[in-house]
Amino acid sequence: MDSSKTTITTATTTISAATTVSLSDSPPVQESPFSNYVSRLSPIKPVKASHVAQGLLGINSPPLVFTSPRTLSDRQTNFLRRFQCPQISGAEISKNDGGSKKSADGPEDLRKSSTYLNSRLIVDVQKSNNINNNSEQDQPGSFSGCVDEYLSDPVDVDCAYPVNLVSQDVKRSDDAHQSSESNLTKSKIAILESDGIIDMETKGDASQAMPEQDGKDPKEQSTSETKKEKIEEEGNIVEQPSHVCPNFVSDLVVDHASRQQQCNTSGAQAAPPHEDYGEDGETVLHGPVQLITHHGSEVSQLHRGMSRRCLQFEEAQQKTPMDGTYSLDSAITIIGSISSSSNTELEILDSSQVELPSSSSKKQTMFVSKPSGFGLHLNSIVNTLPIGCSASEPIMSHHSAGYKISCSKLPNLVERVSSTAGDDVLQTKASLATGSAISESLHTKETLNKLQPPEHQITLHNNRRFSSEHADNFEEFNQSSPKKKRKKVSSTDGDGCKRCNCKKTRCLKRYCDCFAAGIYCAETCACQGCFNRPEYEDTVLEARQQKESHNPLAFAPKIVQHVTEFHAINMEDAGLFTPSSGRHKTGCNCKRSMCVKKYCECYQANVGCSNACRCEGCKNIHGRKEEYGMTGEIVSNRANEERLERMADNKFKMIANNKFLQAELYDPRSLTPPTPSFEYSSSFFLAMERRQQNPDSFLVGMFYRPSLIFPCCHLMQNPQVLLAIHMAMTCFAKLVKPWT
DNA sequence: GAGTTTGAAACT
DNA sequence: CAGTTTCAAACTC
Repeated sequence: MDSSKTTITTATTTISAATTVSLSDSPPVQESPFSNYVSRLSPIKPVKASHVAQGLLGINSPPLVFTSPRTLSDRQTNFLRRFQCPQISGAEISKNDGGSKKSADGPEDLRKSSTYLNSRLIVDVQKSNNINNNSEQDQPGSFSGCVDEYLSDPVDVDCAYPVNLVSQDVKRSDDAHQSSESNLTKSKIAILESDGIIDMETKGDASQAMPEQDGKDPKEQSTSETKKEKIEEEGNIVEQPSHVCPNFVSDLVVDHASRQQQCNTSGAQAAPPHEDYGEDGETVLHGPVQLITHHGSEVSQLHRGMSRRCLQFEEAQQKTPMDGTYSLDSAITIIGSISSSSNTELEILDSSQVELPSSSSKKQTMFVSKPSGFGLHLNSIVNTLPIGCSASEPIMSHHSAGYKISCSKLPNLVERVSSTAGDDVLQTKASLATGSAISESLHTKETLNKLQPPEHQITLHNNRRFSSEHADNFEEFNQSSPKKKRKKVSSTDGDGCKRCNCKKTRCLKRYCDCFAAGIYCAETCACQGCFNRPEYEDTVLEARQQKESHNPLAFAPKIVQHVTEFHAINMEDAGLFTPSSGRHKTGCNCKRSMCVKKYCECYQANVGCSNACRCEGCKNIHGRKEEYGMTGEIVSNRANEERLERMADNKFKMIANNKFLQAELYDPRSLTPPTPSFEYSSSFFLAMERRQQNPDSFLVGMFYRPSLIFPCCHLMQNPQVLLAIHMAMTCFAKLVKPWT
């Protein structure tokens, strides 16, 4: 007897040393008469008693068990984030000298924090070490204090100055989303680099051309032309047209655009890719972006027949209060090249996602972009696709300022902005899907172009000259015989590009869709006396500035993605981001069309009406005005319910895993025999015990998962019933107390 | 293709 | 800010 007692005591002491000393002083639970009684009732073996010491603490400290699910989620996210760190290639790190240097200056507390979390979440010491190392690599930059940096995303790296931007991105290790983005970005860059796509050495030349452009007279085309040719001579660039139809721009483009805008806003570190443009308005992007995106096949061929002139509003933007904005062209260029240069890069990017250790949907989340307030101009929405097609098309958008989208096929140009601080959810499968679509579209365009006569097969190399000459001819033609020119039946031509039909405004007012969309009028436009042409660039810029002086948001996107938390979670998971989830920023004012015709801007953009609308008799099929608020409320309630359910599930799983109940059962402070009449099972007994320990947590447990506590009473789902039972049990415990 | 309707943009 | 006018797209015939 003594020997066994000693053995038990030793075992208890040993385990307690590893966990807690709280039980070491306690008498062996096996010695308790009540324990013996319980052992006959419950299959739970007392030998685990010592093992539940931690759980015991949890019992007495309910908050440890019912901690905020967000905290858990964050930790898990952090774990996932760290886990994917190895995707960062060594080459990338080595190249990121600046970032590495900054790493030493990185916030030490962040590293410590992440290390702590990792060590807690990862049992494997080796893994933990790796992750910690990665986490250090993950934070090579120093915190600059610029808020905008938090908004940049992987795209920044691609589009502008990878080194700096990576450094910026990786600073945000405490932000799971953005860290994931940066990881992906780095992975992406690493892939690109390893594939020989990026010539890091060359980017210096390209980037140097950019600051020189600042403040330059737009007319000084020769300089930019020389620069462009210089870069081309280096053999890395195939000239890229700026006028990629928005048809081929995906959500990914949106991200690029927004990130570009954000990184540009962030300051000197993120010098924007620069654009030159020829006399015909053709935009030439300087910088690493071009080097990245023009890898592979001749992008120029991909855009034959798609030529459409775009405006260069960058300088205009610099003069306006809307600082820090610049063109979307680079983003378009990226996408165009990614998708056009053999799809390889896109596939690589896709595969990089697959490597992420999370689920499919989560993988997509890693590409989630920061809702950042970018979007599209409604006037750039050209509904040329059939409704049925457009409804299913991925969302696309471009940034408000400095944008240059020339034509559009997708009507679903949606700006996504965060309605809450937590709306860190965006592009998901649609992005990649659209990327593929872009690829296909570009190849289709290429094919079509090859079918055209040679004189129309405009390579980008000679596109500028052609466009300039053609513009002159067109101008003569346009002014000499405007009636002939007018061939308008539809506002869009065959390829989906927008064309206007202005007669009086000279295409210098926002009545003109081309002008409003920030593009030059095309030869296919039927406008008369058009000034919205590259040769009248100053006039165009002046007109634009005038509009913006009256209304800085005159050229801002009109459609915003109203992302509620529910949408962010559920719609992302389901890949259900649709244009209908967006809303018109200022709303429509329809009186007679009932928002079911394209007179209505909401309907035209395939978005529902909202409270911002002043429409009458709204019957918008994408969402009626009256339904807007109600739907949001319902959705919010449902989201809350589901969240609570998930939280309860997680907590009870924790309880089960930690032997929470066993600990409670063998807590010597709660040795309470059950009343035979209530002795449904050991679970009931446990429930009684828990009630004794913490009535509140008991009630909460009943509320969330009564079946766990009352396995024989699965029907007790009514909180009122549960509350009544709880009260009855409380009274019972006070009055009867058969065990005291 | 001409004319009408419509609502945003521009103007006062 | 509100009312009016202008404008061009959308629509109808």
